[in-house]
Amino acid sequence: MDEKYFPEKIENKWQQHWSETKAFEASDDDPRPKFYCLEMLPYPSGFLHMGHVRNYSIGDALAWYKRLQGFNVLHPIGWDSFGQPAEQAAIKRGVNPRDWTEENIQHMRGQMKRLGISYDWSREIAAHRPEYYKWDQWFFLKMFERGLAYKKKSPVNWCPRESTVLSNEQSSGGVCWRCGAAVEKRELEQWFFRITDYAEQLVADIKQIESGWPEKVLKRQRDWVGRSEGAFIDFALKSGDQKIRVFTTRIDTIFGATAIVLSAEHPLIDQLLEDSPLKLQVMAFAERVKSEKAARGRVVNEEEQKEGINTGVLAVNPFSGESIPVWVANYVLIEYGTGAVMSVPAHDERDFEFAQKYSLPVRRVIERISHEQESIPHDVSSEDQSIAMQHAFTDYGILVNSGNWSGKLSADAIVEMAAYAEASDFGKAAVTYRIRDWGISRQRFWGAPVPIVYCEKCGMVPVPDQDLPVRLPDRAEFSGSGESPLAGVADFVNTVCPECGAPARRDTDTMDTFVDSSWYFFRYCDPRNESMPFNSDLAKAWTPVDQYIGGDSHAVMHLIYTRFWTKFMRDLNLVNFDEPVKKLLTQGMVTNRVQGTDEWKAMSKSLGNGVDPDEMIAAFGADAARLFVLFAAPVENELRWAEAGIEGAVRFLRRVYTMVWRWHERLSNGTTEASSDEPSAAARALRRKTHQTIAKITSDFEGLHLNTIVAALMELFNELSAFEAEPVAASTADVFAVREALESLVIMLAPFSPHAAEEMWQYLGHEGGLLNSGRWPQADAELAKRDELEIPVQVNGKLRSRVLAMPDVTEEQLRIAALADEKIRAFIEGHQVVKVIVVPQRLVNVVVK
RNA sequence: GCCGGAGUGGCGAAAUUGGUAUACGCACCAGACUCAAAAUCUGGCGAGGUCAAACUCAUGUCGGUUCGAGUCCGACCUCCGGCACCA
Repeated sequence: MDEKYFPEKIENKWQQHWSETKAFEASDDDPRPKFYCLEMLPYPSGFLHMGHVRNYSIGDALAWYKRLQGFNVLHPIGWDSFGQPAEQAAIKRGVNPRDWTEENIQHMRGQMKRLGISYDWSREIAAHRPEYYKWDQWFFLKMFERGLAYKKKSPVNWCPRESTVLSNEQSSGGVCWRCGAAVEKRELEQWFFRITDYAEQLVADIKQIESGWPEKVLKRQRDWVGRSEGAFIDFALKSGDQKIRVFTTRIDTIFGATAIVLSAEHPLIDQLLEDSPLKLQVMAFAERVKSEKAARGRVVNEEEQKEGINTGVLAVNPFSGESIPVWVANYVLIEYGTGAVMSVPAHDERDFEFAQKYSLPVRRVIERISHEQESIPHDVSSEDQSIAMQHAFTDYGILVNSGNWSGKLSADAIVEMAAYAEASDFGKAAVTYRIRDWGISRQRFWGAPVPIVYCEKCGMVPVPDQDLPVRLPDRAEFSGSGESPLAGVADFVNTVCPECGAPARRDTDTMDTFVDSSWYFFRYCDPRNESMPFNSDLAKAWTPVDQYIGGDSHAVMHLIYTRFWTKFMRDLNLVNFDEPVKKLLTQGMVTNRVQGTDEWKAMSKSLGNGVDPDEMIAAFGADAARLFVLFAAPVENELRWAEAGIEGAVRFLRRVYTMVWRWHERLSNGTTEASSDEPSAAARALRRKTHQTIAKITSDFEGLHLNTIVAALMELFNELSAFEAEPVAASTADVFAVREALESLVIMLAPFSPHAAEEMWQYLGHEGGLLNSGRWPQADAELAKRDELEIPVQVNGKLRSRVLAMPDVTEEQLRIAALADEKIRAFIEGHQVVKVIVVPQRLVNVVVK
């Protein structure tokens, strides 16, 4: 043992010890209750950043806590190692993506070990290795078998900078999620996963996880799935037998429909206009809107005007029998609902704006329910209505000018009118979803190849299971042209048809890397399985994940895909539950000041405000870096980097360490049990603080309030320092109080600064390390009780004095004591005491006037 | 525009869910040690007021409920995030 605290020496020593003793390897046959603690697996960019450090420090604190409590903890790590940066490195610098990736993994693994994160390295996985992506392909084929993977030509999101397709989730807001380039639309033949088949479950099952997931993530998922209840309604054309189907959530407003508006991409436009003199004009308009949308990746921007054109065709409102014009406009989405809407200017902002521009009639059919007004609103002449309206009235209300339906409440009319439409065979109640199928084809080299072969005779043929994996070739030309680099590798492309043996070609696209990360944490349960993605008994034993920790940037990508994937695996009988993750923590960003400015932004190379974890470890030690990161802010808050703060963490560790040094000889031989000596008042106070601290920290761990745990550890340490400073006779009872406090402190410090905790634990006379000999301390409620209370006394709600009382003091005694208090008497003199409020154990408030 | 979340010392933040506001740390100030500095240790640290107290004010703003409000209710302001013509 050294008198001084040398973090580097201690950290090397214990990292080696943990590795040699396989301290963190989880056993599948451990009878103790399991706890699966998971952090989002990193992309191997080459370097850990402080965001990773924060993520893993949080996870490790929880993993240590659960281990010390006696759980069988699974705490694995792996690499999300397919993807864009490796390919960019190949294009720019001519390196081999595989070598580049493997080198990065090696370096980052070293960094994680230097941080001393307690991972079970025996379960490490990497997505780019054939033994892993084989199972991506296996899952693809299972989806294909069940019709959940399908290929179609469709407009897809195209990132022009990266020359590849993006999923809807990855092009949210019309920009590429990775590079920020404006996304274009392209018509391409693409693979999709039918996530829409699970749309209802993705919404409904939220109730299974809502207690454990942050509300903001659930909200985003609900919005993303976009469930909405409404009705389909068919508007027949005035002439001919065509019908236009619209979707509406406000069938109660249908008497106010003054037009039908089609998306420019609506497939019916062509037929509607067959004999129309306006055909050329309308078609030209539709083409222009389409090309504008393709350039922009979405329909009109908010600043831009809605534009439309009247087709001259009339449609009949099936409720009112009225004929209304059919328009084509740029603001109707083809992707949602039916690509056609009924335009109700009086009750929809967008339709109102459109109607203003083109002078379409505004017909009010819903009135506000007024509380002052007893009578039901009456139908009024249509002239009166349009004058009055400045904005659309979008609330629910009471129907007017709606034939037989007038006088009904919106909520009732919505149900009854849909039923009527269904009975009359021109519509039905329906639920639509905003979410669309997950496009997974990528024109990339560095991903899992789609296991499909194209044969002239047999068509599209799945690769048989026994031929998996379809291996990536060792090299390819990276032209950046937009076509998959695999298309240029003849050895890869040319194959034989698995069915007829004739020459055939492979699919040359690879899968979205979010496929890899949708199921990786199941693989940790059985990482070397060669015949299945994982053994389902092992998966059932370890999963669902008890606590998942990561950034909230994946709220609608990874976290929705993995929920979908789990439901699919459930349908394959691989798992027996609906939801993969019980509790989710979304940690805040680590930010740093951008040099020369007042702005705090996420650390990044390009901004030059990054902090290198290795430098922090070298300067302060991993224990101090981790302690600081967890102490500086609540885990879900932004964390602003402050080097002075980490120095404070070192100071604290050093002080604890030297205190252990001062006591270790006296403590390492003897006093292992509370002695029968009468402890001094100071010793009783120390024990009280110890047990209060244990109770507080244990409860704070359940809510992951890690910052207040560190504060509580510091308070306990301060109490120990104060005890040391007192001139106390070192009776065995007093020494025991110190032992109890110090040992508790050291054990509870382990989740934050495990190396230092191990070292100190050893100095305190324990062999074999914390995991073998240390147990999370138990709070004794009796010892934690105060033996004297200081009760604040208020007069009219203002603090005026304090009285001392025994814990078992009665309300009446407190009342008397408060009124007898000298200061209080001065305040009530000359006033009349109206009443005295006594909160047992807490406070007295004297009300006077 | 719509939907969330948040506003507490110079700073990061606490506050057992309506009961002593500012725990813990950082920074700062003073003292001890030192020839000196650093490190370390001790003390101080919301604002006003005072030799010191007493006392007054203070949790974004304004109102309300209550014996009592950082916490509950209403209106507003500011900041941060998400979504953005989803019918």
